[in-house]
Amino acid sequence: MIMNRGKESCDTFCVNPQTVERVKAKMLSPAVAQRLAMTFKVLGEPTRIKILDALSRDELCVCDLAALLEMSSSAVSHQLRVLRDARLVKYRREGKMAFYSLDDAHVLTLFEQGLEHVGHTAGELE
Amino acid sequence: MIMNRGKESCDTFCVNPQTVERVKAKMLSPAVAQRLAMTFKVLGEPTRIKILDALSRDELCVCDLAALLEMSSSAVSHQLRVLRDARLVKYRREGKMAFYSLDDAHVLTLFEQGLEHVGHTAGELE
DNA sequence: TGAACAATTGAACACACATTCAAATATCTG
DNA sequence: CAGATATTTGAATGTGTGTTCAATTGTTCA
Repeated sequence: MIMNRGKESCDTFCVNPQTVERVKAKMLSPAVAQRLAMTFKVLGEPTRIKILDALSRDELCVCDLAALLEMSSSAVSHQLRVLRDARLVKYRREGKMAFYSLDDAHVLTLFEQGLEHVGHTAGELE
Repeated sequence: MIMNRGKESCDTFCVNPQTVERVKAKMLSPAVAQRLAMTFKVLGEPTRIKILDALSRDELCVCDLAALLEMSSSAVSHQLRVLRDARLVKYRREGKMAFYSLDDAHVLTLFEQGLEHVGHTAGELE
């Protein structure tokens, strides 16, 4: 009598439809959730965190960043492109060189909040 | 005369050693950068964003989350494990069911800051 | 103009990871 | 205990992506 939709028989028994509808009505739109995740994903790589951290201290050229992170300038440049596309850094050309700096002040606030969470879980690993 | 270390001849010419040293001294330790990136990486998937968004409205069981996101409970459970490992959600068992909720209030602040950045770049895509 | 150099780019490779599928675990009920 | 159900788990698969390598662009300077 009760039809199983797909293979999730769970749907028809344990789900509380009222709760689901109520919560669904309040949630972020899928598009916004997608873009929020995209933003965090850009911040979710150690190399990019280090680049942003460095740029929060000073404007730097690609070469300095490469020296600082002990990576090839090619690798750094690829990551700078990702950060540029995400509007997290901007740059200024001076002759052959390109000087990068932070584009968005929110990044620093995100860093601080993220660090608070890291601190919150710090005692447990290692 | 000037030796190329590896293939990055750039090192020996355009790098400003003073700037590099000064910035390096102020930067986050690699370990902290790593953990900060790990935190953001966990937030960098649409499914996990949706789960956290839902849990910010109400405590929910796996089945309700699966119904809400229109995903299998298996997929949801796998993501809940990631969120648990990151100490972002906690759960409470009641009989067969497991009720999940947010573990860390910082998450909501991170959401808000992330949304501000999304808003900051909103006009450009689409 | 041609050599040197900073930076970017594209392709290739290796690795990480989200979802699926199948099976296992744990709890409630008859 | 046996069957039903909620959740978890492990392996397999397909996709996404960070780095490397090689080539290119654009600039400076002789």
